[in-house]
Amino acid sequence: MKSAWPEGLKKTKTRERVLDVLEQEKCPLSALEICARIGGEGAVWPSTVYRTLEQFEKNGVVNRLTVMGSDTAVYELNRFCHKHYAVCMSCHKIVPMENCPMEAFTPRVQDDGFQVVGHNVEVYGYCAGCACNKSEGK
Amino acid sequence: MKSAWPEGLKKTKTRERVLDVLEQEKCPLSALEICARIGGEGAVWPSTVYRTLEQFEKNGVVNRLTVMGSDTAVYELNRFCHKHYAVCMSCHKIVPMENCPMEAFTPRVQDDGFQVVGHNVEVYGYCAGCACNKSEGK
DNA sequence: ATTACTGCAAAGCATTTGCAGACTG
DNA sequence: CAGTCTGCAAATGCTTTGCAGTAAT
Repeated sequence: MKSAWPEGLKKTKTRERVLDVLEQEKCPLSALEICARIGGEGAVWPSTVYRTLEQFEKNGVVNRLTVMGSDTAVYELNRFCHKHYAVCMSCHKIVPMENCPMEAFTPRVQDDGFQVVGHNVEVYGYCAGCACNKSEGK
Repeated sequence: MKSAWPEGLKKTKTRERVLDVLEQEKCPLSALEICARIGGEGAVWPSTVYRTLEQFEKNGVVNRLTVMGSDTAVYELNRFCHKHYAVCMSCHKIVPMENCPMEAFTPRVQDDGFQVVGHNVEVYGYCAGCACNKSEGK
């Protein structure tokens, strides 16, 4: 199922490829990773990918996030479903979470009048593979 | 109240100043901001601040975090109390939250065997000042 | 034909690394 | 004194910007 093409943006080969990559991936990717996945024959330049992602973000097609333990921005297709991730501190794998702690929670902010628009939750720890290696190592 | 000096680290003027700055501040600062606050007379070099913060982090004296909407790492003194922040999307102010949604919540991760070690919650929106300006603007 | 998009090069920042001299324990 | 830190310079890596040619509407 294809996402609707964002209004006002020209449909070009590069942009379609970027969107394809994100559509196939269920975990967020960095701009350079997207670049690499397209790679090969019709190489695409990082600057173009960054500009494309910037446009896509403005149009709500993708979300830009930065997860713990890395300062590289990653992008995911906006699937219009509420989602959070667990990040492996060892291999940096990003695994989707199935539930959200904010469903039944009202944040209390130390600044009267702060208008809460959204939230971002990240869980960190060790993924199955890495947790396993660690315990073997004993 | 001073934090205990981390074991194994030499006590130098620079490190004490970095710690002072963090002790006085209740919101996280970037390495360069810390640098600037020390500034003036006995200037300190960014590389040194980064190295200092790295050591402090390893020793659990500070926490390094990256909040939404900025890819610059910020550091806060580890006050050993569980804390989360609200980030203003307009002025990037960081305001502490008073409660935590994870207290009564068990994350369900789509990877059997993922060992959860900790979490990171961020709320975003508009701080009192910015929310106010926005509505005046109408 | 306009206007937006892309390749490409070069600049911008935050952050890291290397090294010799300075300082701490 | 030995080992650790620091000033400083230079390198790195992600990301942004500028510009002229190319493609989309």
